[in-house]
Amino acid sequence: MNTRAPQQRRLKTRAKLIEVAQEIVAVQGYSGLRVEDVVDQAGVAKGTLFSHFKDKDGLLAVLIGAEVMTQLDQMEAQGQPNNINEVIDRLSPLLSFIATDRVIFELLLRYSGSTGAEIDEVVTAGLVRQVTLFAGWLAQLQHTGEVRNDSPAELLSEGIQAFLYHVLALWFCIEHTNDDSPATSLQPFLHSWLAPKT
Amino acid sequence: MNTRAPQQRRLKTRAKLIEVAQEIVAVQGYSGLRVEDVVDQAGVAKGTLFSHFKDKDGLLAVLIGAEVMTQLDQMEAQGQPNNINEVIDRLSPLLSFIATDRVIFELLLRYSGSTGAEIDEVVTAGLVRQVTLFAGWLAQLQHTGEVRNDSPAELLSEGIQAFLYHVLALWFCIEHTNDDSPATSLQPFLHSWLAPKT
DNA sequence: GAGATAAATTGACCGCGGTCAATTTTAAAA
DNA sequence: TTTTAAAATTGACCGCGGTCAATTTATCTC
Repeated sequence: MNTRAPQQRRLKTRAKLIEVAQEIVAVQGYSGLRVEDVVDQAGVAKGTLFSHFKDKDGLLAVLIGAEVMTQLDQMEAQGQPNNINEVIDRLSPLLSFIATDRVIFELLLRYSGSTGAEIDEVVTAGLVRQVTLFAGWLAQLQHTGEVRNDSPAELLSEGIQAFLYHVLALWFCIEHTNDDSPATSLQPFLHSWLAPKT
Repeated sequence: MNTRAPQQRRLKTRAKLIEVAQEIVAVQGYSGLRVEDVVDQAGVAKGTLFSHFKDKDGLLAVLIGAEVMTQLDQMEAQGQPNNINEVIDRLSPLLSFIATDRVIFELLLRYSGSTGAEIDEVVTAGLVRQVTLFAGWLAQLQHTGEVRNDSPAELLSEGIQAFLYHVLALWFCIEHTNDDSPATSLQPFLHSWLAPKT
């Protein structure tokens, strides 16, 4: 009747599934990922994948969560931004990554409200970390007067998220010339949001 | 080699499909809509549906578009709001409608960036109308000083959309007690966005 | 080592959206 | 009326995500 610890076999299988999935994504992109391909190349049955991950999104969440974490590392490495334009600069790579593939966007959107609970999901932890990081930046910029003081940094940070997803949603609706980036469209919103001129 | 006008037969079929779909939605909700059920009850083959609508979303867009239009009618009927809280009041029913079903949210999000082009889609027209309506309200409120003047009404209107979808995205991630509404969470964002106290 | 029991894996099967070559229906042209 | 070509419809078929009863494998107990 007792529950036992997971066996090494299970851990290996999980690792293999993720590894194979990453290889496929590297070639086909996230939209090109097929569950059947993953299990075939991993040498396991379909059911196995779904015993390791709730659904296909569960697997994707691991892959994308890892990528988001990397992006956040690079963001943090750049240090505290000194003004709003530098905030946008920090954001830009993450935006471009998400803009790569609608699948990423939809997954992040689905997980975007998982506040705190079930942080076992990497992607959730990533999103929480992101909001916290932004809030820290903003609090600092509030002190230097670059950012408005009348609203708490947490609210402003959440607002950035809102604009971020808004811009991305538009991004996926239109055709793109290669020389424009989603970060550009973000600019007017963030300036108005963080530094109103009233 | 000529192209001919559509026949009455086609119009009837299309109408029947929409009618049946609406009946099913009334009972099962949007998430409960199955293409197979629609074609069965409409007495046509599956392929027929896809010759009338690009995909299932195409059909949904018609149904949801119609509903959005109704909501906008009621919004307009209430007349110009006098302050931000009244703006939120006007928004509230639409929010609640979208909050009803994730399918609605995702569809509107997908079409949210269809600016102008292909207005043949009802839902696109609805979304354009919405932004225009908001912009009109805001321009008026800018004159009375209820809303900030440093940003164009169009930008502010788009920003409302962003917050609206943000709040809804969070809404679908958490459990709800029946006594809270998505409009409540919208409040702090809209006040900060439209009337900064700096 | 021989059961006993939980963990891990399997793969046939299902639901559902979407496709397309073939067929039927309509209406304009001869 | 017959011919002809476009319009409309058909339904067998496919792709792909997800399920679950059955089977195999590992680990614990005596």
